[in-house]
Amino acid sequence: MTPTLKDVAKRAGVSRSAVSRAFTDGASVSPKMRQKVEKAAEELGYSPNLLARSLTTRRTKLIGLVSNNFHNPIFLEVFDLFTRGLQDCGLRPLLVNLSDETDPEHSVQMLTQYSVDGVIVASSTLPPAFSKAFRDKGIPVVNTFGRYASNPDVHVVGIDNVAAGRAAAIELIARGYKKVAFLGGPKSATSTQDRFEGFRDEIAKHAGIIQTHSYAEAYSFQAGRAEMLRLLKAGHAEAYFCGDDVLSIGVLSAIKDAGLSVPEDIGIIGLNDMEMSSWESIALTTIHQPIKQIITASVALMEAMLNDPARHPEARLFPCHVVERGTLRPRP
Amino acid sequence: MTPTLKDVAKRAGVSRSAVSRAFTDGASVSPKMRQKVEKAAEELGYSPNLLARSLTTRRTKLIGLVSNNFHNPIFLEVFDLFTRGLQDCGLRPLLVNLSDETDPEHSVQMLTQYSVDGVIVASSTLPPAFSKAFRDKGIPVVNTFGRYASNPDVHVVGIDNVAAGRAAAIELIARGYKKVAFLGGPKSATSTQDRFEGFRDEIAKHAGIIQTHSYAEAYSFQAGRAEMLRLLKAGHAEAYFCGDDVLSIGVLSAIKDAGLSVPEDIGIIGLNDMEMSSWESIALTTIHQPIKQIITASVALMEAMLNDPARHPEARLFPCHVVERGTLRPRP
DNA sequence: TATATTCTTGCATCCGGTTGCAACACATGC
DNA sequence: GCATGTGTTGCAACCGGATGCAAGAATATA
Repeated sequence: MTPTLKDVAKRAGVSRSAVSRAFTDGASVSPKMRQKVEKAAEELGYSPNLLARSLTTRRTKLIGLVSNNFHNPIFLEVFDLFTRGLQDCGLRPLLVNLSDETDPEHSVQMLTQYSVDGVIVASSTLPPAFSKAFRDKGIPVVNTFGRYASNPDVHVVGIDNVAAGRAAAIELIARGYKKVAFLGGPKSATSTQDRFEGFRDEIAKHAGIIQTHSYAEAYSFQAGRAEMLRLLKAGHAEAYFCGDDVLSIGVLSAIKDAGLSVPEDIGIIGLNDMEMSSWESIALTTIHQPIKQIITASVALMEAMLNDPARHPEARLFPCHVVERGTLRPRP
Repeated sequence: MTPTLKDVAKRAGVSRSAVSRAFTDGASVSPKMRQKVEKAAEELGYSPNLLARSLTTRRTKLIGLVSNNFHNPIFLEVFDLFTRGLQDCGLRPLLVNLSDETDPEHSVQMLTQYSVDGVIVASSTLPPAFSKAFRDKGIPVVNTFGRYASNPDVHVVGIDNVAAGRAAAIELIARGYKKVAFLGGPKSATSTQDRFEGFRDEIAKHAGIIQTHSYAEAYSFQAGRAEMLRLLKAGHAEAYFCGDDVLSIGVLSAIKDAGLSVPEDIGIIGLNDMEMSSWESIALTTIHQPIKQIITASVALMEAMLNDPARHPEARLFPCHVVERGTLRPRP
């Protein structure tokens, strides 16, 4: 059995409170007492039970890390950065996979039962209601990859998806494409909607350019591939702005299968700049999303909220830029 | 403030124990009482605090999910399957990223402080000492992707890496390669050592075949690419058994860069069969590792251990098979 | 209807900690 | 030497909930 406070107190010949204080920084303990307690604790291999402690301190240091995106390789990087970032602050991620969950209530209840100090919703496809549900229960929330709002319900960290859509449009126009298309991720995702909005509006500003759009069912290779195969039969555009890199890679695969080549027959620009997009066999031209900064900011924001839960929600957006590789034709 | 047992008791006009029993299945409660309590709980939005409960039940339903592999895309699938599998059993994964951790003690202490019911070590590169450290503290452990032993210290679930190495050797020989090589993952990983052992021994059985070997620094694209670039300068073999798929993809990239082609100039066989290996632009011939079965078994084993902590550790291995795509030349 | 059983219920205590409060020890100032 | 102030310490109560025990209620048995 793991030793408890009581065991240490007995061994050191002091009261339980003394032991508790020795392990609480900022508490009033004499150096002599601290030493006595630490010796006994050391001998017994004692360390305080954080869950019991949380009962009175009301702090578990547990953070719900909620996502529904386990098929997009960029999320491995996201999980890596989040776990390290949280660990460095002494916080612990309780991972929640919401892949087939449609009702926020269940997750809210579950995370409430574990008394998490806060929740990070890392997803651009979950409806905003998910994040809001946590906040409504009084749990600090950061929605990473969420939608921008000037006065958001919860903290949002990510990129300006509308601006990213515009940037893609500008890039395609600069290459002289006259027949362009948006091939988005899930239609219901706010990221898809915003990227489309920026793209559509920017294209519309330029006369003589035809634009169309359609959606893949998920941000995944297979979904991108399936949608592109459909488009290739139905009649395709000269260049596509794809909702995301993994989608783009699926699209590239479909194009290659159809015997066409990129960028000669069709141009592709993605979004994310995940590690694999730079692999030579892929060499995707894409819009870089500064994942690392986004996650660092998310963790910092979460930490700030733990100290000041009443903090006013804000949206923090990071700039993106185009990374040129080999899937768009050169500028004329 | 979230409502507590006491609040519900007061509202329902019953004792605290009655409320507690109403939420404990198997407890002695009359239907009338249960209904009364449930009504009050419903009105207040009460659900029991699992951490407080764990104090007396000694069950948190928390499982430490420990890994150090956040750069291999197959681990996204691993996390997906683990989180879903655990969730389905009412268990919760506490994710621990051990990427730069070298001392098991720190993680052991941390997970002990959170009173996890068990730990899943999902890694083939962490030394066995990590898993053993948990067991030594009395925490049930499953080492997924661990090393086979007839009498292991902890439960092990995975594949027979020695057999996988042999299978790769047999495949290369069947294709008529005369000068083959093993390009392993990190030398210290048990998976690397075992795969090499099987490969080396099998090749040695066949006269007239030259074999060499070397190691990449990690199971990652960049590490595979770097090692292959080195080999291409130093003089290369006809075919390589690479320690893993992501490594193989890095290797393919290096080969392509050098102006050589696969499988015409060099043959490659990987191991894992991750989703991406089947993408048309990659089309890697590889050895399939049944991830889904491995993880399902790992979760089942963990569940079994929670009911019987004294259960004798066993190794459960799943068979692998070669998946032919386009990176080995045809059989003669 | 009286008695023996089985169910329910509440009380009190405990799980492993924290913390307000009062008592005590000690060093200081006069 | 005494009053005073600061720093430590232990006591007891509490965090949210589980559970052994005994008393009371409901049911079965005679």
